[in-house]
Amino acid sequence: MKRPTIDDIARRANVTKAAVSFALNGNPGVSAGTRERILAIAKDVGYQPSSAARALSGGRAGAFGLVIDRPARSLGIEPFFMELISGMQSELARVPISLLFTLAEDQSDEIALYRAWWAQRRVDGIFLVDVRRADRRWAVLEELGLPTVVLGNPRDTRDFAAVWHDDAAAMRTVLEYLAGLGHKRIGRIGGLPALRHTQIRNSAFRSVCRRLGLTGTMRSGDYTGERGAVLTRELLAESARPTAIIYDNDVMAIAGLTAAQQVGFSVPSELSIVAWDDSPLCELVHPAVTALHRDVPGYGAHAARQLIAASQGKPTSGEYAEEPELTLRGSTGRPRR
Amino acid sequence: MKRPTIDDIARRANVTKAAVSFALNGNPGVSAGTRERILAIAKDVGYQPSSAARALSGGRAGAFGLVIDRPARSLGIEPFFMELISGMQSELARVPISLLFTLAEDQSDEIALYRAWWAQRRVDGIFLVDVRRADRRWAVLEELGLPTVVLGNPRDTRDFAAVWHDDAAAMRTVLEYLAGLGHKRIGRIGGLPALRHTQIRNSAFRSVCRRLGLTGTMRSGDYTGERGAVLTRELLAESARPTAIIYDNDVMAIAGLTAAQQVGFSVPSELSIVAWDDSPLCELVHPAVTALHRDVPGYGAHAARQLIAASQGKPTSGEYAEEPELTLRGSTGRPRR
DNA sequence: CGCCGAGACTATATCGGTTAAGTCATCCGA
DNA sequence: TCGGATGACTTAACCGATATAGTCTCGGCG
Repeated sequence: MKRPTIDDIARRANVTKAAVSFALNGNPGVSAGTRERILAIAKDVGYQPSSAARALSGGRAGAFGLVIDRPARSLGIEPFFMELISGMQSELARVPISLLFTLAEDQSDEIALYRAWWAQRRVDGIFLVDVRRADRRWAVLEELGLPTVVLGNPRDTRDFAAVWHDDAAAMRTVLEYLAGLGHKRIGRIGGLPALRHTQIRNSAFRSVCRRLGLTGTMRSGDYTGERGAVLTRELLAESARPTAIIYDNDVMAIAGLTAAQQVGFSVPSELSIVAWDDSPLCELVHPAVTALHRDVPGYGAHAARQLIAASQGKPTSGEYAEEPELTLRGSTGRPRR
Repeated sequence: MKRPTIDDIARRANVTKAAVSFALNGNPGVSAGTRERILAIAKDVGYQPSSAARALSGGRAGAFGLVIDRPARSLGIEPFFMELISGMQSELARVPISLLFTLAEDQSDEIALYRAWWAQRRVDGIFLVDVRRADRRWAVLEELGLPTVVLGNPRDTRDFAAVWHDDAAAMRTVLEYLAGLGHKRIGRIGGLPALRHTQIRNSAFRSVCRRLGLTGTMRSGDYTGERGAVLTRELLAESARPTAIIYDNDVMAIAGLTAAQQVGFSVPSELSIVAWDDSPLCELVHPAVTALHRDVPGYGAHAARQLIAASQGKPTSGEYAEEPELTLRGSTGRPRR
């Protein structure tokens, strides 16, 4: 099957392709009558401009890039990214811009990919996720001049637009809730310590515990169920064991729940459990897990809108800080005396 | 920052861009010495060809497309697709071809996307997943002439290359294993009935049960935990309730496990549980769930190799049928008398 | 009546590659 | 010693858009 080009339309309309281009892009230079005729023909033959030709001529690729460099094994079971992508695409589809999605081995890989995409003119912008301390990606993206929207705290984002959730506020909400139930000793099993949002949550955990007079104990996990289970057993083995544990993702929380039940702790009477990200997983187990719920597709959609603006050189419309909402389920309750 | 073009290299090497093109692509027309000089310069300036120019000139986009049209909610927690993508990319990265990944609302959406990608020359090939009965996508992809590799049973694939797992053989393995343990009444909670692989598993289930003299009961799920739990309770409420249930994915299996335990059935002594897809999820719960394990990244990598070949017009090297392997864990055992 | 300006198009350059066709110089064999 | 083949390039067309510079026509106005 032959794909119609701008020249085919020009021939059928008895004008040159320049006229067709004007008509299709709403530019002046054609009469209203001719424009309508051209539009009708284009619609009739199902014309869509070649993305390659457009990219070459217009200097824009019509695509954004998203790279994730966590191990695929831990990634797979995190609903977060699928929902994020789904939200991004709801916005990108109408432009239309497509999404190049790639998993990388490590940050060097990721950076190499950005350089390759840039040199090949494959993308007009980048969604940056999983901000790390001493993140080497900033410098590269700035050097390349690739428009970027950061999904993370704006304190780190330099000149890039940022979209984020207020993790510190959420931590406050959770701790106040647990303190209100009567918990005194609280554990936290965090995510990868190199990630910036882990650090933000860590420091919020520390400061809020101090303010509320709680005893906080922290461990660093890696989002896998294995580590979640191991660290949970570790915390429960302590002499002054916590009566509640906050996990940095749903997978670790569920693994922790299972591990706790297995060594004989009843949830929630002997141990309360809170997960940072909500997902259908949290309702899969018994008791269902209390979780911080975020509108992840909305988060992705917002990031997409920002990146569309940024890639067009428009000023990005400030930030976006929504506080995750605590969804109460069966895994939290008053601690047994 | 300025991106080097083929002309920049030509200038520096004192040749025309045609010579540079010959040198870079390994074509005859330049002497060995000149070729080396050009290659050195290209490497020095970090040259990478513009994908747009290449696409326009060469008529190939340098990208493959993958569309999934299950609801994002149920998709998110399935590790399957992330692992699949990760496997695909391990092969695509070396060509290099990038992957356009999109979630669609329904099959009409998906088809519209194929047409748009085709008209815009955005992709050179399609990975087709979730084959359905009376699938409308075949006709469209054939009409458009888009090279396609099907991840599914070759009986359905017409002229397209196929990569698949032998679901029927796997069903036989599972049922023989359960029968060997002494189970007589076996339940099955399948996936979406419209999906071809669900049908294949259904009919294998029926025929193997008949052959082994087992009583089989089937229900149709939708891969979500909710349905998995509901259907499990339904099966367990029957007078001649099954002593083992086979689920079509890990999420339903885990939900089923939780549901069964909640209504007082002990696993595995009163109910054995088998999940079709293995994932870290299966080890997250207690008891850990016996599952059919597939090398999903390998599956994706193989599909990618096939599609690369197909998009270059090479004959695709036949099919690939690997039998999923039954990984035994705590959720299966002899039924209590 | 003739000049000016605006509107409606056309002609053409351009983006950065690939590739067919053309131009030399060199070497080989009869 | 000369015709022809070969190698090493160059020239130029092409892919399908966008955008700028012309061209032509017509209407208005002094």
